[in-house]
Amino acid sequence: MSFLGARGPPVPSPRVSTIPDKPTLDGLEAKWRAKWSELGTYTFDRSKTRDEVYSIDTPPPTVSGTLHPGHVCSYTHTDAIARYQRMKGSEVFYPMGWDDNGLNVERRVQLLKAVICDPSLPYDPDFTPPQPDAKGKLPKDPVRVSRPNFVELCEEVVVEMEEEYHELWSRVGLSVDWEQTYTTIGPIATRISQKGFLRLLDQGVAYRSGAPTLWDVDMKTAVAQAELEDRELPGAYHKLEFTHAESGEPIWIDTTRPELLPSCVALVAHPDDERYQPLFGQTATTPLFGAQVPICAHELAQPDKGTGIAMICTFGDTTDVIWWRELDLPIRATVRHDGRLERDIEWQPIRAEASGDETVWSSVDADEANANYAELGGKTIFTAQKNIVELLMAKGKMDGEPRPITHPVKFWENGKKPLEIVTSNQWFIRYPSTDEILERSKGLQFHPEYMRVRFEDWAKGLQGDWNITRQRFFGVPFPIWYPIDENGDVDFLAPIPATEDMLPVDPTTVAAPGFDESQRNQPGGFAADPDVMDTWNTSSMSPQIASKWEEDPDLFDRVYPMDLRPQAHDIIRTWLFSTVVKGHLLFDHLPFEHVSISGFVVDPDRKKLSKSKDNASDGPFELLDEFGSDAVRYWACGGGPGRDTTMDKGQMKIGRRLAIKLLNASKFALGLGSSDGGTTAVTEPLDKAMLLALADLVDEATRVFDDYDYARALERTETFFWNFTDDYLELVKGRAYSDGPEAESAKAALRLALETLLKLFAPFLPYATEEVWSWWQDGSIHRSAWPSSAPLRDAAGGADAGAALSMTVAAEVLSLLRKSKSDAKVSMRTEIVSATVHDTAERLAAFELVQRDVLDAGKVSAVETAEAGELSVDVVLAEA
RNA sequence: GGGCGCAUAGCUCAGUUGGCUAGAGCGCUUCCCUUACAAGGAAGAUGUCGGGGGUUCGAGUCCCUCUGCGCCCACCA
Repeated sequence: MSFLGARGPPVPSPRVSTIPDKPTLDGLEAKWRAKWSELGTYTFDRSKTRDEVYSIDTPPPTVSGTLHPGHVCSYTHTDAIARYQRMKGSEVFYPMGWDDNGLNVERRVQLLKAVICDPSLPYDPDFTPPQPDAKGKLPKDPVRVSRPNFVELCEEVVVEMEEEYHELWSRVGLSVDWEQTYTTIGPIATRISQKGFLRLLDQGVAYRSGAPTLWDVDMKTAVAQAELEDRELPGAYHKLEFTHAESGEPIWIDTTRPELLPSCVALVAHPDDERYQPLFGQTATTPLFGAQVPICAHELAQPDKGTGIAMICTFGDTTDVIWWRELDLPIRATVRHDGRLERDIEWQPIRAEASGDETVWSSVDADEANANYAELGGKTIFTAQKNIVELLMAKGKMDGEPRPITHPVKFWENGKKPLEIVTSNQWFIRYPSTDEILERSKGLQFHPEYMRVRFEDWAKGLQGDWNITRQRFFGVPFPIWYPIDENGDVDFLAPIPATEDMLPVDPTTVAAPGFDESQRNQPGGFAADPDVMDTWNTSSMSPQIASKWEEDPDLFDRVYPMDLRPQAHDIIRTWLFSTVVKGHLLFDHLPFEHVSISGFVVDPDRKKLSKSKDNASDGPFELLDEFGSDAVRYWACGGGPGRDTTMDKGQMKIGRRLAIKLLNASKFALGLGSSDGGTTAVTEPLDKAMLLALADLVDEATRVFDDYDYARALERTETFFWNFTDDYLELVKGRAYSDGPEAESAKAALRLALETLLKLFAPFLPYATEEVWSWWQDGSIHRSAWPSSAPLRDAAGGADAGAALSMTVAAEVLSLLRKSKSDAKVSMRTEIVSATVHDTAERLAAFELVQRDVLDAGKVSAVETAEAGELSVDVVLAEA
C-alpha cells in the first residue's frame, strides 16, 4: 500500500459507537505503544527506494548519567519532523543508536563494578567483578582487569542503560523503528570505524606522528582541539630576571608558569615593540639554569601583557607550539605524561662540539643548573612551582611576590586538571583545507540558517590536524600493530595495518598479519597499538553505521546519503564537523542534506539544566507521569529550532488540556452522528468560511513544516483549534442538533475539519490523535496522508471574502451576547428576548448569512439590525 | 577580545515582506453545573514592545548606538 499518492476524501467508518462516554488520556500511552509495536506502524519498509525514503541520522545518546528533560525535548523535535515526513508520504528511516563508546561509560563502569582496566593483563574468561559487601558497599580499591574483560563489563552496564533510554523514548512516543538500532562500540560500528580509518590510512590522510599534543595528565590521554574548554582559574604573575648575555643587563619576564623555566627555549616580543627591538637576534641567559636562549620577534607576542616579552617553553601553551614551530626552536621537554617533571635531566657545560641532548640541556653553569633542577625533577607541577619560586626568591632572581590574577586555562571538557602539552606519537587525520570544507558545507541546509556561522567559524579556526588517538581502554581499537626489532625496541612509526577482512579486530587479542600469537611482545615480533580512537572518529561515521555501509548494501542504497542530521548546537564543532569531514574525505560528498539544530532545556533563569541541579520531581519520567506524553511533547515542541526551551510545567499543563480538549471536541463532532458517508455538501456560509480558514492553516502548516519549523506549525494549529472550539463549535451546535440539510452541512464540515485538525496535530500529540482516529477511521493516523488544502477549498465551494467576514462577525456578535450575560451575572443559558445588532452595512450583510447560528448560540429569540459605524449589541434579557 | 542569538503583560511565548486601537495561554478578578469538555465554560483587568538616536506619512518590525542575558570561539606570558 502506498502513502505517496493523494488520497481520496475520508470515508467515515460506521464505528461511531466506539466513542467513549468519558474520553480520557489515561491508559492511551500503554494502549497505543503496544498497538504500534504490534502493528509495526513505524517499521521501515525496505521495499522503498532512496527517492521514496526520508532518512534520519539520529544522534546516538551517550548512555550514561541521569536522564533529564533535555533528553525528551530535542528528540521530540526530530520525532515531529519524522511524523510529518511520514504523513507527507515518505517512508521514514528513523533508527536509534546508542553511544556506549567512550570515557563516560568507562568511568561509570569503574564506579559501578569497582574495576580498573589494565591492558597488560591477559583475558580472564572466568572473571567476576567484586560484589558489594553486607552494607552494599563495593571495595574501595578497584580490581585490575584486562581490556577484553573491561569491555565486557562496559557492555553489560550499557545494556541496562539502553533499556532505560528505550523506555523513556518509547513512552514519549518517538516513532523510531526500534528494529533499527546500533551501538557505537558494537561489531558493526567497530568494523566501519576501523575500515574508515584504514581507507584514510591508505589514502595517506591518516598518519602517525610525534608532535606536541594536548594532554590530560590526570586521565593520561591525548585530547583533540574540539574537546577543549577554557576555565577561569586563579594564577599569579611571577616576574623573573633573565640576563641579556651581550650586556649583562637584566631582562624582566612575567610568567604564570615559573616551573617551566627549565623548558625555556627562547624569549619573544612583538616585532614593533621598540623596547625590545634592539635585542632581537641576541641572546638571554635563563635564571637558575643558565641556558642560552635566543631573543626573537613574533607577531603573536603582545606588548601589553606582562612586561611585553614572554618566555617560550616547550610547552606551556598552544602559543608556545606555534612559536616553537614557526621560530624553529629546539624542544626542552620537562613535563611528563603523568604531570610530573622529568627526573633524568642532566645539564651539561656548553661545549662547541656538543651535539644532541647535550646541546639541548646545556648551561653556562651546569653544576648550578643540576643543583637547582634537583629540587624540581620528579615533582608535580604544583610542587615544582612552589619549589622554583623559593629558589628564585633565594637567589634574588624574582622581583617581589607573585601577583595573583585570574586567567583562562585550557581543560579537557571531561578533565579535572589543566591540560599540559607533551610530545608523543599519535594518529592524526589530515584535515582538508578550510576552503575545501567551507565549499563542501555550502550544500548543507542549516535549520535555523544562522547556525551555519558556528560551523564556518570552527572550520576557519582549525589549528593543526585532528588527533584521533586516546590513551584509554574502552573504545574502538586501532587495527594496527608495530614491529619489534631484534633488540626488543618497538618501532611506533612503522605501523602494520590490519587487512579489511580481519575487521573488527582488537590488536591486543589478535596477532598482526604475518605473525602468530607467540611473537607478541617478543624481539623480532610485534606489539599491539595500545590506544583507542577518539569517540568522534566513530561517531563521525554514524550515517554510514546506521545505513550499514558495506554491511548491508541493499539497505545502504535505500537510505544513504541521509536527509536529516538533528543535533544540538554544542556539538557542531565535534559531531557535525567531523561527520562532514569524514563524508568529504571518504566519500567525496555530504552524508546528509539538512541539519536541524536544537537548543537546550534551560531553567527559568536561562541556565542550562544540569543533572546535578535536577530534583527528583523534574525527572522526565515524573513529568510524563504527571502530565502525560502528549503534554510533555507539546511543551517540547514550543521551543523552535535552535532556541533554548524553558523548563515550564505550566506549558505541560496547557498541553494536557489541549489533548483532553481534542478528545472532547472530537466526541462532540463525531457524536452528532454520521451524515451520509461524507457525500453531503457543505452549504452553509459559516461552514464554508471555517473550511476556507482551515485551508489557509493547512497551507501554512505545510509550508513551515517543510522549513523544519515544527514549533510554528504547532502554534498556528493550536490557535486555530481554540477558536474552532470556542466559536465555530458553539455557533453550529444548535444547527447541528437539528434536522435537515443545514444540519448535514454542519456535520460534514465538522468531520472534515476534525479529520484535518487531527492530522495537523498528529506529529505533536500522537496518542490523543491516534485515539480519536481509531473511533472512526481505519489504520493509523500516523500512516495517513498529510492534509492538503485543495479538498477543503473544494468543499467550501463558492465561499468568498463575504463568507469569511461572516465568520468574524458571528464570533464578535456572539462574544458581545455572552458579555451581556456575563455582565448581568446570569447563566449563559439565559434567553435573550430581543437583541439589536448595530454595525456597518457590509458587516450586517455578512451577519445576515450566519444570523441563525448566532441566534441559536446566544439563545436569542428576536433580532433586529441597524446601521452604525461600529459593532455594538443591545439586548433584553429574559427574567431570571 | 571576536562572533551568533535573545530582550514584547507577573510567567511562557506569538507578532512573516514596516500598516488600523500590540495578541494568545498561564496566573489574577468576576460570573456560570451549559446535553463535547468542571482536569470545564464565559467575561474582565493587565504593556514607557530593554534604553537612546535615526529613516519613514507610519517602526515591536528597518538602520545606528548603548545596556543586560545566553551560547560559541579566542593567544594560560
